[in-house]
Amino acid sequence: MDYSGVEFFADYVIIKDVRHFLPAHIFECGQMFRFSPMGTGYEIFAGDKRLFVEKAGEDVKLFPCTREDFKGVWHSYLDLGRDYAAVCEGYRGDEKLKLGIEHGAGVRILNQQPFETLISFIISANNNIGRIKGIIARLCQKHGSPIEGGYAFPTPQQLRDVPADSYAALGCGYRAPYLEKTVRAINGGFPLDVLRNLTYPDAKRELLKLAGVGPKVADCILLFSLGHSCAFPVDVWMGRIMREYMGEATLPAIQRYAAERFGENAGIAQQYLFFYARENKIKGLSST
DNA sequence: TTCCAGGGTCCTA
DNA sequence: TAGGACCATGGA
Repeated sequence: MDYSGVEFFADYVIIKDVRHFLPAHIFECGQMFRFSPMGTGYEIFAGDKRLFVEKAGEDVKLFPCTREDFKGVWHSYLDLGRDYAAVCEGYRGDEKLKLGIEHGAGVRILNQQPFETLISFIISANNNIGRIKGIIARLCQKHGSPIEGGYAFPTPQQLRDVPADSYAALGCGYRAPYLEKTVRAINGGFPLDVLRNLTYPDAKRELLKLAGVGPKVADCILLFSLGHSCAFPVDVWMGRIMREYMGEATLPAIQRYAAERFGENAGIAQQYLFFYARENKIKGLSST
């Protein structure tokens, strides 16, 4: 692993001259929901970890963060091993992507914990980011372990006996029974982490067996936590922008088109296009 | 009051 | 297999 440009201190880390790294775009783009603007940076929670992330000039400061935390957790979580300049270079010539890269400069695809991502995106269905954040915060407070400054995301074991009514009381609405069923499946041995090693189609096929997981949620889980950077989640915003490329089209047609046009890093292209769509408030021909 | 949100499930044709 | 109704909730 290349840690050149990284300076380690007792309880913080400085990454020198980081390109393609803007905390606001990384944390507020709808790929994770446990973040708060804090001073000149962001406070984030991931699993049972808490981190402050600050951009100072071209440098990034992470704290509290030991050398072991950085190498064991945050380097991967923040996708610091990927050359985003090279990825963007591959998309030269696409006008919408070019604008998306301008609007969404500095966004990165996080490598989150699969269980947290699974539960979070079941909650995200037909929901808005503000409400999703609130529901997840209440879920952590009620069922997660207290940690410095907040609460850890609940483990599958901590949610083992939580009934649907309890999720509903947190504001999950009709998604509550999906959460109960899916937590039961995970505790029953569903091999969530193994999906990282399957092909994208096989991993997606397995995820679709879980309650509350449809094509879009499955792609979010695959992209944001299982290393399948070809996954191309199509939500209402992406549906709108892809219809600008293709005209009216079905979901399978959109995904085939995206795979051919954007290739193995279609998920990263998707994130830039998501920025483009939201920044330009693109209105859809239809929203499904 | 109505629309909308990083949709999924279930029923019907 | 495709299409559409229905599903909680709260902010705009």
